[in-house]
Amino acid sequence: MACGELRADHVGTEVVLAGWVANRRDHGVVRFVDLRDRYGLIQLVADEDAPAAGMEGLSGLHPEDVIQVHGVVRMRVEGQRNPERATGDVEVLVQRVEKLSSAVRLPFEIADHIDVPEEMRMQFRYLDLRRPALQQRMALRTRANQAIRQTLVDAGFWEIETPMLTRSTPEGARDYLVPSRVRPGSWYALPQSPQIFKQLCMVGGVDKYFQIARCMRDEDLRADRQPEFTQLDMEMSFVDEEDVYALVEQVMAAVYQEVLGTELALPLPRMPYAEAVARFASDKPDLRNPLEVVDLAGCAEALEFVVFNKVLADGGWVRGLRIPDGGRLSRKQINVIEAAAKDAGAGGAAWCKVTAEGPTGPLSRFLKVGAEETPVDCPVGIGNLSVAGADFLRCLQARPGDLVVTIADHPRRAMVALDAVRRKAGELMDLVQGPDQLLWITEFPLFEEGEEGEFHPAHHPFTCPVLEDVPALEGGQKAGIRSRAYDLVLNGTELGSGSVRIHQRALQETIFKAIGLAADVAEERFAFLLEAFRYGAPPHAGFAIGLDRLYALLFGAESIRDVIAFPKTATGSCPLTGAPSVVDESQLRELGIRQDSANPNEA
RNA sequence: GGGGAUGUGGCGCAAUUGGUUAGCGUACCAGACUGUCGAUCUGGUGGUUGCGGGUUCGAGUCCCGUCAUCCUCGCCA
Repeated sequence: MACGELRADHVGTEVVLAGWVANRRDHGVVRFVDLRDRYGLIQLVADEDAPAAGMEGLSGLHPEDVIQVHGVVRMRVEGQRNPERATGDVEVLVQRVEKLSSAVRLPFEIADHIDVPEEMRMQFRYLDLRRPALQQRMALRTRANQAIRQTLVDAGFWEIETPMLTRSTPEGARDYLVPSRVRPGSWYALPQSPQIFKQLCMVGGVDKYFQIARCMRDEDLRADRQPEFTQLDMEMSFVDEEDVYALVEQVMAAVYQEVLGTELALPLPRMPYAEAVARFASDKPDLRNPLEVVDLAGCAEALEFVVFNKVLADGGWVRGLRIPDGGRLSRKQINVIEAAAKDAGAGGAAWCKVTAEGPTGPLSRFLKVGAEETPVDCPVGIGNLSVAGADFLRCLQARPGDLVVTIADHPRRAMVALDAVRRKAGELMDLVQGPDQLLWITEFPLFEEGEEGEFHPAHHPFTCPVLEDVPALEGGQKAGIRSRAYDLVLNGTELGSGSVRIHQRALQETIFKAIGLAADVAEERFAFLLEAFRYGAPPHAGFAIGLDRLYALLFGAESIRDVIAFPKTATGSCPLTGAPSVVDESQLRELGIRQDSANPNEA
């Protein structure tokens, strides 16, 4: 029997409990100790009904000592019960106590209400893990993983483990490298994802594969990024997008049911990438935020605003957001929105408040009526507008009381800035409410356009293009070529992505050519995969979900570090073990590696 | 690699324009106490103010450097 499981049903039973001393309350002739194990807390008591051994056993204990007690469960009398605790109706009258191990003074208290620096929580993670909040997240994580496995195994999937020591592929993130002792000068790489192996599984006739896989990328970190993280990786043969959507939706529904106890409404909504960008200036829109972007290209020119006209002439975006009732935002709050746009890389944000007397704010002078004109009669009651100004606000469907924020910039920067403005305005206006919004973003572009107008592949080179775009692709076009790649988005966060893969050699060669990967280079880097595809490759498609991020969102954790048992810091170090660390010179010698003498670790 | 924030007993915080022996809460230790449950009461231990320089009669406070942590941009096919 465990501490946290005792209830009124157990009254009268003799129990042997073991756990950690969570708290002591010593009244001299009555002593209480709260004993904690993974299942919860139980109050131990020694009073005049307890034998001397019990009374003595409960004295001289220190916080976090590990003890075993023999005792009898008894009902607490009315008025002494603690409804705050699951075990609060009962207590254990102690017969004898055995101290299994004692604890020195702890660096922090084991209680959820104590605020502890994160670095210290990581350094003493084994103590942090004793705290109920973190334990609950580990329990939830176990159940969610189990729900995933159950769903996939029931659907006929095999769980296949792929190598951790594999071959470096220069694309994508930096690899973590591992030297080979047996073959000096050669290196393994830790997998950035099991991508290639899962495709090989498909060629191998494993038509339904999944794995809860660790992935490693040697890149700088963020609150939602760790050097090693966990993905749910899936792949299927003889399927198309629809099968992947259906499967992933089933998995998500199972996780929602298990973790939150809620039904996920299926099927999930879908939105092509182009629509998401046009309406929300994002490939991962938060649909809880009702604000939408308006393209002002058609009605901005007549304003004779130099910045707008210059951007339009250069092929840039002039787009804006109407924030209903945003007129109530203070100048300070609008500055915050403007700062968000600037942080995102835009030169600025031109805005105006709309009132019955006319527009106010930086943009207003381009909208107001000139001295010798007569104001336009505006049907929604905005005063003092020029013809072009009225047209501009009509595009935005602005009404008195609104705030209008516009961004003019290169498309790439404008998009990021509009997204930032939309998020910030949604936050300030308290618009982001309601149930979770999961959706599919489909038909991602095959190529991304950089700041200088150059194109580079948006995904790995095995992503299948949309078939009707292939002729244009063969003709050398890159802009607007769609791929059969898709993302799953939750409340403005990308949870995962996947694609239909290329399984035909001719198309693969077209893609290699289009992304500027010479045939011989491609052959060298992906020789084994391309070779495999020669022996009969099934059409296949897959998906991968970042579980740390998903769980952090579902469990209400602030950081993915709070859903990982042993996380690392923002510089990839582990305060608990001291990793990464210097190693013995002899270890390096054995590996045939000579360390740069400038290495600061030597000092 | 860039930018920002933080760093004072174990933990959370304070310390006037640079000015006495660096305070408070909590935890911890000891004692007291008949029912507590984040017990209470009394007493006590505990500090190289992240580290290294500098300015000054005098530095927790000002300056320079450095380290660590967090956030963020770049980066993460």
